Amino acid sequence: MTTEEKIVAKALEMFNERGIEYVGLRELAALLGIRVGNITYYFPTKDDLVNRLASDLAALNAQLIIEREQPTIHSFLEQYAKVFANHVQYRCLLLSFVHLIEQNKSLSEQYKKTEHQRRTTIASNLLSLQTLGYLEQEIDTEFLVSALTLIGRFWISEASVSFRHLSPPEQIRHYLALLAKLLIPYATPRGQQDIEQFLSDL
Amino acid sequence: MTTEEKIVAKALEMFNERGIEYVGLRELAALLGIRVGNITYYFPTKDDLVNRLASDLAALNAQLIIEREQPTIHSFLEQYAKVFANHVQYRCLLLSFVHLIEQNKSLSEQYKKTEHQRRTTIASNLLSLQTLGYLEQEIDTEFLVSALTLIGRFWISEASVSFRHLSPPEQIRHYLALLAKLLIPYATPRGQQDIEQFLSDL
DNA sequence: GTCTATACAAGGATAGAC
DNA sequence: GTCTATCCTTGTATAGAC
Repeated sequence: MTTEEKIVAKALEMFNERGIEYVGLRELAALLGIRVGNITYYFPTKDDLVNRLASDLAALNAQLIIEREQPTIHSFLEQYAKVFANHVQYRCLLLSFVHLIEQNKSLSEQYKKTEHQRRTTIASNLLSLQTLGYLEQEIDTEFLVSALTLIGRFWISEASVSFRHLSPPEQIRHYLALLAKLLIPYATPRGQQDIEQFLSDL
Repeated sequence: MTTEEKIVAKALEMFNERGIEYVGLRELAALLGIRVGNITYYFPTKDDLVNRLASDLAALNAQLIIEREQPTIHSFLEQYAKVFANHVQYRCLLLSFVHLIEQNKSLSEQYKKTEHQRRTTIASNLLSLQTLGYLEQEIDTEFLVSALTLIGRFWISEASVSFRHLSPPEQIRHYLALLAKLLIPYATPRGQQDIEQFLSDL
């Protein structure tokens, strides 16, 4: 493990534990047995370190967004399960999401680039689910995309204030169930069966 | 206007504009034409100042939660419209919600006290709407409370990253519409008419 | 290229003079 | 009630050792 990798790993660990804003570079260096200047050699500013974590998470999620040819509601929700697992691994980023986007120029540009693509990917998935007979024809796609986006982005924030006593897997189950139940009214009988199956697998 | 009131007013203004964590006491004092020590006379720590803003917001919202005898879906959503307007006025608190709860002992205790009551109030409102024939009988109350909570708490965070170009009233309309549409599948025909009315009033 | 030592500006907090 | 002076910590920048 190189020094750089050690820094990234320890930073992620500490940021997740106590929050990005509340872990100082001196503390991080002390835990690693190195000097602050050594961190700034690899990451000139703290933002650069955070950006590294952000691009690591983006890379993980990018692997998942490979569109399937034949999605089912079950596989659609399974995708979210994997995304949520990544979110837990990098929860510090999600918990500081708003501030990071507002204060970190590099991150906000990265966000602008991927955000549109993310929304259209969800929309096209919903369309596929319609044509494949899992979702009703007259659904309000715009509404569902907005709801899925908000829940997908802030579920972990909500969990950290309302369900701090639950383990991460339990938190994930709770919010995956929320997503699944959200879709029920718009699913065809076949789609509803799919959702029931997903819920009982949780 | 007393010095204390001036401090509170200016702090809210600046915190909303740039974020609580990014406005220093020295800058605040300079804008008020006073010295830092004068702020700490009224508010010994920055957290005390934030707590004051939080209790001001809580007081505003408490006025709204007075349960109505005969709620309609329309009046239920109107309640949310007022809450959302308060959120905009105190948006700095909502945007830092997670960190405040995790780092500020006084706030997290205040939260614990009111949170349970908030959830039961929503649940009892939904129950009233059921018995009054606005919502179907077999709804999943737990699901709706969770969804309403998450949206109600983080709509402004989502708006500040996704709809920064919209004015606050437009942002409010967008997320009120989201709430309204969320309820449609669980509403009786009479309730749906109520929702349609609300949406066209927006 | 890798790492250390040190300095600096800005943040919140505190004690005490007036 | 107001302000000055001081302390400690933070992120950042720089000079230089190996």
